[in-house]
Amino acid sequence: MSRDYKAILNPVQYEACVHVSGPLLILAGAGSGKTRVITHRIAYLIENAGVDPSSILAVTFTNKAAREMKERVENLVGDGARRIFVSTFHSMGARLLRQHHREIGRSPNFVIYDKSDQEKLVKQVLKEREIAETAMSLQTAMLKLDSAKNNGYTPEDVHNGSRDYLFAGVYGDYEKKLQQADALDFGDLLMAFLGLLKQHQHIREYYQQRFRHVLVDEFQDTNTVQYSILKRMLNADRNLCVVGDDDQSIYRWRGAEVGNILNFEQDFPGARVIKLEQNYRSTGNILEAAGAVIARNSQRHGKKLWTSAGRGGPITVCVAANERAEADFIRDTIRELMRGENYQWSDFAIMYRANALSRVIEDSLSQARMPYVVAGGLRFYDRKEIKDVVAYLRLINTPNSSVDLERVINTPPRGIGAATIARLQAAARDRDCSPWAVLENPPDDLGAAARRKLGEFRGMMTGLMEQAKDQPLPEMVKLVLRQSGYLDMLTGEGTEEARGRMQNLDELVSFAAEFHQRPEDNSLQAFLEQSALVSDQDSVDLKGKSVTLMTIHTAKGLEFPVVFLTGWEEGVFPHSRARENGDELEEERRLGYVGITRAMRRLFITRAEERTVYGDRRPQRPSSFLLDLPRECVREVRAGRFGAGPYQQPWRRPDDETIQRPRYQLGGPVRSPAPPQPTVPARASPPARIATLVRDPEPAGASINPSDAIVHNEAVRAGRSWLEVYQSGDWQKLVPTRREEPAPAPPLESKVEYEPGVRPSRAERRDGGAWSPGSRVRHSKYGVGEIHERAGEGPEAKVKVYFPGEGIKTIIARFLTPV
DNA sequence: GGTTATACGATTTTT
DNA sequence: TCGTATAACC
Repeated sequence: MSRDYKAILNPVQYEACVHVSGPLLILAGAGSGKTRVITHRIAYLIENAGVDPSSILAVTFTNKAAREMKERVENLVGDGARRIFVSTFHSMGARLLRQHHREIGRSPNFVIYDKSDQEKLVKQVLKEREIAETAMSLQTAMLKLDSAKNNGYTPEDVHNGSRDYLFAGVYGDYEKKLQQADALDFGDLLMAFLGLLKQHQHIREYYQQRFRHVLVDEFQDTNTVQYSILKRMLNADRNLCVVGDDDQSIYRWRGAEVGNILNFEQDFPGARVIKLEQNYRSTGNILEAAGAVIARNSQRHGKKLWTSAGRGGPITVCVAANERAEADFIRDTIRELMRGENYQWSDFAIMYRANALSRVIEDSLSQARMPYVVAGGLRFYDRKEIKDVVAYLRLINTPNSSVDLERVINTPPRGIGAATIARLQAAARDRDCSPWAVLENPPDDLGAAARRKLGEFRGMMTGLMEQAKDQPLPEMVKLVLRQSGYLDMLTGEGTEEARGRMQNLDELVSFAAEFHQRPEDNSLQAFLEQSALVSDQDSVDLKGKSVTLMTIHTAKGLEFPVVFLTGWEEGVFPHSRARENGDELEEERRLGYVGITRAMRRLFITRAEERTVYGDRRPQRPSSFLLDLPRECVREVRAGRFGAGPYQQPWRRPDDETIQRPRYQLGGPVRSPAPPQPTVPARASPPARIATLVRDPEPAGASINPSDAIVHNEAVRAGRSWLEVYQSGDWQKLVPTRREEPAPAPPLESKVEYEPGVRPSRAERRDGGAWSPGSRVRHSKYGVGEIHERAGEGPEAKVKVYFPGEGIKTIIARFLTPV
């Protein structure tokens, strides 16, 4: 059976496909048929070069990519493809490390710790070492830990190398805690794997002999440790094929080392380099725009995408008055395209730099009743209730896991408080063992009650561990739910929220049932490993009939007929944090490149002239990336109502010198922007009716007649919601049980005016400038009072307030609520 | 030992 | 603005 590869592939793709031995670097531009080349190359190796499938190793970054690769190769070569070892770096590491658990001082059941688990351990270490926040914050410690592990540095390396003794100590303690907890973190799955390859010749040789051909996808995203692993697994034949795109390297901040792909030829002399530059995805205009943006980067191999298709329609750049208008523009455009051309909802994607930008867009889409899904956000396995129950399961599987023990020991509440837990931890430290081991033999400084409760907890857990041995997975989960009291706790709450949590737990049970049915390893161990190593990229579902909202990072590897890129403003995109650092700016530009190249037919880039950032309204300047777009590819539109003022052209040709010239000249005319006019809701007077409150049943001690109470606002905090209700001149908080559909909010009314030169304080801006003399305010302690005068400027505006019975008090405005 | 007030901080997140 | 971590409180 011979396949006509020449007919299926273009000449360059063909070359890459039939290169059998020796190092090969495939620089695969966006949309250049990369997956096609990889899968056909594997097929070629098996069918034409006589390579045994089981001697091929293909490494990807996501489970999804691994799954897809396997499927597609299977479609080409049939069942033989099953013997190819397709895996992510991390699951490969986990698998090997379980086999060699003794060498790394773990049980075969070791647990995998994620970032939040790591954080808990690091926090403990910082506390134990009495390191002040100012000396090293948790955040700094985590950053250093991450970078050490990405580069393969041990605590000793840090100590001797960078001489950061403080951190080296923290790192050492952390490692010890990990070991005591019978845990490995994500970094260890790679680092310890590398350690085994380095230290044990037989392990190294086993892999070198077993895998004659190694293939790596998304090579631009590999970190130092991953690259070292690859090098050590190679035998003298050096059959390493790496595929990637330096222009799409967007995970530098996660440790990805672009240098790996940039210097590949130096590392592997004689390596063949093939550039896939023909693009089969996008129109000419889109490619040209992408090329113009990325051309400004200096650190790159240099590729120029081309297409045999036409230019296509122009790229639309939309300048909107504010983020609201931006969102409405997107909504309207989608509606229009849905009406006219032959599109379906899932053809549209809206991409942004940061998750926070999705909110306004969601509001607009849901108001228009358009179906949409937000990719990413809170992962299923990150939900509290899921984490809780999974922690029980992890504890059953790995009793020494301290993070899990501490998570569940008082969830649901068992009267085991912070003090008792602290004693448990202290004892564990003294005895150099895990907290679980301490439970067997509790320390003396515990009271009788605490001792009893700990005993009960331990009894419950050992009971679960006993029963776990001979129960199928879904039954186990149910057992945990019942015996831990978790289900009772939720039932007892009886809230809407608790019901939602129960639904999620039902879903977890279904997951477990599904997992139990699978032909491969369906143990608890395997289930937990899967839950630790899944991501939301694995579950971006494009078959759904909805518009997709996501960050550009999440969009990497995907394509859509119509793409909207939002928030192209200085500080938003490129992000303000990237401004000083040239490397980071280059990464932002690559991100822009990734975003643009997701589009197949139509691309819309939007920006707002004014946007609320962290609660502050700010005028926004156009993104410098807009200046790079070739003018002839672009059409500009404006959306929303704009205030007065001259309009600036958002972009010029990149070679146009006018953009380099300073905007202002000494002695020349300037105009300062008008100071922002604060507009505030008049909350002191009864607001317009938004919804009528209906309560059922009447809560105890209620003093409100539901029928005439007016709901002003629904507040949601910490997962709970309540209504702010205005009645008889007073504000109250109520927990709603039933309410009518909210009507649109009434227009806001301006109240306070500022003299020229006087800026409202942060507090005033936040609370709507209600701090003028005469306003009535409420203080948590002193009750309702009247503002006497303002006492000072600045971000913490103070006011003197007269409280009946208390006299005049000076109070920071932030601590007052308008009445 | 659990609830409530206040302080604080805030990209991106393949495993 | 909004969500969370910590301190202060009962």
